[in-house]
Amino acid sequence: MKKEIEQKYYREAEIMKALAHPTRLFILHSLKDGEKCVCELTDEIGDDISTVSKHLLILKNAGLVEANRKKNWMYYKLSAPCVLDIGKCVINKVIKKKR
Amino acid sequence: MKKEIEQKYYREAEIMKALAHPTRLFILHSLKDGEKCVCELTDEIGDDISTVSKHLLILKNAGLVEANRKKNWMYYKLSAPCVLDIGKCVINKVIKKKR
DNA sequence: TAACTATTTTACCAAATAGCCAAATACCTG
DNA sequence: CAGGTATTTGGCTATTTGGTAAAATAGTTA
Repeated sequence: MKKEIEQKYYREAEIMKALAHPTRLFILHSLKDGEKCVCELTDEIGDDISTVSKHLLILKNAGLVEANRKKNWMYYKLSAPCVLDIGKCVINKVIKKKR
Repeated sequence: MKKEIEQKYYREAEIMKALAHPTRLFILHSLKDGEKCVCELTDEIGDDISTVSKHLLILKNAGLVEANRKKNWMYYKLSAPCVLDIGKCVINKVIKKKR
């Protein structure tokens, strides 16, 4: 595998890795109608807030969400809402096939 | 997070996990024009054949590729070619943003 | 059946990931 | 500045992942 190709797929894989966790997928979909603070997401998810915060960091590092602070609260929103359509085709085909 | 939702995203995350490795992304794109045997893919990739075989197993378990044997060779092909378009939008936006 | 080729599986190690708690930080408000 | 709320970070443990080499399996062909 050539170096350039390897790098291209490495970068793509990073994004996929960020998407490869149920909680993070949930967060993204939960943000579809606009920004939410960490505490809102934490309530919805039910994990420790530090866990949620770390998931958000992973999504942010992948470039999938953006953060901005308002007073005490940190609000997160989708940076590319089209992320919600990701793999729709594949997911439908493949999940149907499995059951 | 409700049980049903959790399960839905768990299943989706499994697919994303399968996509979350450079070698596996390379394999999928390498199969775009049709099936290939493990040895061809191994040549292209340059890893140990057992490593490539494991990546293929992961892709197969995720339902992304299908295998069929012809004589000594095991041929793999895409089960849903639309996997190649996965996250095109996100990848373009997000990767552009990063550099 | 025996020898051979291609692939998969097993055993093992190193590195990465996910989760929680506790401590640290950031910001607001009195 | 002191006290309070929201979030992030660090440290720890347990689990998962990715890689290799060696052994096992599947199928072909002499």
